[in-house]
Amino acid sequence: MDARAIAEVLEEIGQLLELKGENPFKIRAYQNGARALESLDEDLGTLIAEERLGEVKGIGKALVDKITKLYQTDQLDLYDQLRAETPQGLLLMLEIPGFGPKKVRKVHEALGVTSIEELTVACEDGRLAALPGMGEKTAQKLLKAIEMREQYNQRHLWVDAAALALPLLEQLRALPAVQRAEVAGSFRRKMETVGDLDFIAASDEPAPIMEWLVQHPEVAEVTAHGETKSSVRFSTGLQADLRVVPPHQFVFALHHFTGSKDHNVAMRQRALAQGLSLSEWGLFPTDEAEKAQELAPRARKSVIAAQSEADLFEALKLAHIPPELREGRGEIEAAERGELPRLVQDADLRGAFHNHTTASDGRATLEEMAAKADALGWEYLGLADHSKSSWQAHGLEPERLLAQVEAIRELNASGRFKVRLLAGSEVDILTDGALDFPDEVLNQLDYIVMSVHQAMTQDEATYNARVLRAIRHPLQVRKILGHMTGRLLLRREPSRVDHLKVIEAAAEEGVVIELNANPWRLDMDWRWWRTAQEKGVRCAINPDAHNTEGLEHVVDGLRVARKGWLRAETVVNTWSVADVLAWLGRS
DNA sequence: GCCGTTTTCGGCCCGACTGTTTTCAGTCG
Repeated sequence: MDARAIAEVLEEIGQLLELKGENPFKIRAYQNGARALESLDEDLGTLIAEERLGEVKGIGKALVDKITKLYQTDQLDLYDQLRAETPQGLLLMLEIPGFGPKKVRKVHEALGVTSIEELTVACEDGRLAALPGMGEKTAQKLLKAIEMREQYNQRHLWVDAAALALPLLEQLRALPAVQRAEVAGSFRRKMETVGDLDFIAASDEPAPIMEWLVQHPEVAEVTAHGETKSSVRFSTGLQADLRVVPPHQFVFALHHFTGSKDHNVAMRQRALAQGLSLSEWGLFPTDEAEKAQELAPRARKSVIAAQSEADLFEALKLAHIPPELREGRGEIEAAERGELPRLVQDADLRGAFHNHTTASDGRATLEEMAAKADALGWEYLGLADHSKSSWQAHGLEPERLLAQVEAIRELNASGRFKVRLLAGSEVDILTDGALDFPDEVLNQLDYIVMSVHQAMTQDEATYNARVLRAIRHPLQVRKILGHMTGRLLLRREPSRVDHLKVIEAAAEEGVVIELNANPWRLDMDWRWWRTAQEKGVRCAINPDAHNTEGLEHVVDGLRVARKGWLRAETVVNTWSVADVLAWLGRS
């Protein structure tokens, strides 16, 4: 069982223990263990073999034993036992919003309910409402939540969330009562998908702001409406919370609700080590904590009057940590040592290498793409149309490819466009790892992007060997590995691949790994870029544009590149045209 | 079950909101 699968088991054990009413801190330990496994940047097998798994934060002696057992035998007695005594339907019930472990347990024990179907019946015939602590409203809410369950639990692409969030934020900021406002949460951390939106507004007058949201024409349903906090759902299924805080607490609330949870835990621990207590309300001396309890949170005065998050970080002797990095993956330690990377920015981008034209499945001609690149002020534009095996995308035969190379060279010579055009190909990595063109064809190009487009569901060993063979394939031209896993966020699972092995091979062979900027892809995943960068792998943020507007998607890739700790110098397409041509051996 | 600059026991974030309650439990973030 690999690290990811074991993390899922630990997560499920946590839920099963919740349903049993176990010690909540024990439950959290399993959940923390699962997260620690997911964000492991070393091979689990190596950690186990070298007996270093226990050094990972959040994994203690008991979890080392359990994880090792699962890794070696795919089996764990505790897990089997818990599953045997808990009906599977109870786990599904936990997915119903507003229905947590205590209530699930209650309906199971009192009514013998073991599935969502039985729960529906119990809601309809009045048995649920008759339980102590529940009532008719609970039953009605539950029925609605069951009906809408799939939609409620859906996540949304960051770009889709942005299309709703950014105009709303503008409107919110324009309200007379609002002094400052931001979208916090995973949206602000630039996660690839977003579950809901967290708006924070600074104001001494919350009532009209609450009214603005619950009355908003795009709101489909109001799920909570309090004095300082309301929750709504939009017609797309996206949910939003809006919290209004006093202006002097805004920065603390913004930081708190930006998270992530792991980041906040680490920040609070750091504050405690300095005799301070950090919360969404402010930063308070620990020894005054009791006195502060007597005051309403909103009335408490923080030890610092933070105007910006930089002030907050400074108070804890830290460099400012950009929201993208706040995932509890070592950013605080890096900030303490002054070793946070200077992250790549929009303005650093000077071109891109993976774009299509009408020659394969693009909708714009070579000239139209060149004109758009000029308009964007790019110094170079790489064309990489599909190779012949991608027949569904009108992949090019060698003759057509070489004709395109000729056309590109002529266009460069003509001086019609400022941008320097580069002749590449998105060449298929065939099922056995061979490339879709003979070497003598590939060697006439400026570079190639190698991508998997068929047989994406191969088992990990086969897929890995296939990708590694392509990486090691000797050629005279530079190679970029395209969309490594082929995932489509929320639609298609990533191919099973050993990221670490691929990264190490790419480092050895000098192969650049692509960060495909298509908002559905964002592949390779941001979680692996820090490791890749440390191992010396370079990144190409590629829009994979199929029309002229597609070139602008490069900023979607840049967003997650920052999340992956990437510095400009790591990203090949921030280099000047002279440096790129020298790197390609074309100067 | 994890953790340790209060260190091997005793903490582990806590406030807003809802729906049921008559002072609070459960859920969520």
